[in-house]
Amino acid sequence: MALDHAILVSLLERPGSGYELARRFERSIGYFWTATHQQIYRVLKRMEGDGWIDVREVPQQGRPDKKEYSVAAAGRAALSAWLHEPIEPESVRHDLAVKIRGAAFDDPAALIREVERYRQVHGERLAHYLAGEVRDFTGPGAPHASGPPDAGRELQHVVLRGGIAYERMTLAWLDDVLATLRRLGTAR
Amino acid sequence: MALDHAILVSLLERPGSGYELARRFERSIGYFWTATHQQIYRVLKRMEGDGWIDVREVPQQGRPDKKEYSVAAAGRAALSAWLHEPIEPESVRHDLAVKIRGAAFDDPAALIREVERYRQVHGERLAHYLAGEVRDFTGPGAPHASGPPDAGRELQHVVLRGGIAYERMTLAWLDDVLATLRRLGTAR
DNA sequence: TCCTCTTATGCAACTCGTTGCATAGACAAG
DNA sequence: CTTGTCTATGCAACGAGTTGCATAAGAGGA
Repeated sequence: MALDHAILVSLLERPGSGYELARRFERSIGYFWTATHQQIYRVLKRMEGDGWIDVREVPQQGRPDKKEYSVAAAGRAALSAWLHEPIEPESVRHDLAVKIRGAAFDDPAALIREVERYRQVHGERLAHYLAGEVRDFTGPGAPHASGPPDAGRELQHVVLRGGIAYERMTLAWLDDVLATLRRLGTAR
Repeated sequence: MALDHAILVSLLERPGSGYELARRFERSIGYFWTATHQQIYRVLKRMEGDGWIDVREVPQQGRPDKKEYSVAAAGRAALSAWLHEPIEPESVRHDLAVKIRGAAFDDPAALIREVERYRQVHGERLAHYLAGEVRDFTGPGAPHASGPPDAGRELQHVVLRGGIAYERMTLAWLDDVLATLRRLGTAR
């Protein structure tokens, strides 16, 4: 159950409302963890009940009021405890791999379109990550680009590099898959 | 819900019991999809009720009887329908990435042990995949090593290559993470 | 004024996945 | 002959994740 902890980390990086968290989970946090607003609101409510986070009603102009959450001492302690306990490397689940092996009992060539669509999506993700890397880390206008070493920034960057490596690897593999499918299509 | 379809593919590749499926999910299918025996038995029961698979009681000597499942026409049709409908690239969930960003609010150096453990596990997975590749695909004694092109074999191989690429990428990234954590540890 | 869009929060129902436990046949070791 | 291990199947309870729907305030346009 790491959604709790993902939310705590995000709130430590910057306090915010459930709605704002949901948007972050569509962006940077979403690089390595996804969650819908339903999940987020539910978990926020529970963590508030457990005293892990504090709420503050924030009136806004031009839009509905919001509840801004921030991490309480108990939440920080819970996160720290989790950070120090070992977790198992997660297991993989790839629909596409199931489809590829299943294609042996159907028409392999029919999968080409689907794989090309996947390739498109992963290409866009890579471009998005690379743009974010330039904007936030390596670009000339990046914040603190030449300042003192900031642990939080360094750690966010290494996670982003992981996302970039993942997308690059995936694109190369999808090319391999496409070549294989095309070879099987012409060989029949 | 691709567990149904993963089981159908596995049963098409070879009929078997729930127990045997569970063992396959610890091995080759488990490269890209995991499932416990509980899930498998539950899904098998449902698919049997829906007429997707057939059962056959198989008495065995030296061990308890088993129920051998095989894919029925309706199951093949359901799989085919799923193969032809588009699916979205799945979203990622990495506990470790949450921990890395969370380490900014704790002690980054304390994570080194944990990352090294991850590295160990992924190194073992890679070795396991590579051994399987030699045994089943590229080695001299591999079945049909020089026979006619077999679509099922080719497709299984390209999926395995994906697993190998994933593990190699992950190991390289974990080295990057370790270097970053050590840099932050000495710089403080 | 009504309609739609964005922000903002939430309930209810359902499915999927995990964990702990229970049963039972066959065999091997002590 | 009891104990442990491997094969083989299953129930029950819980927790996590998804989907559909509902509400409401404010902004902007038809």
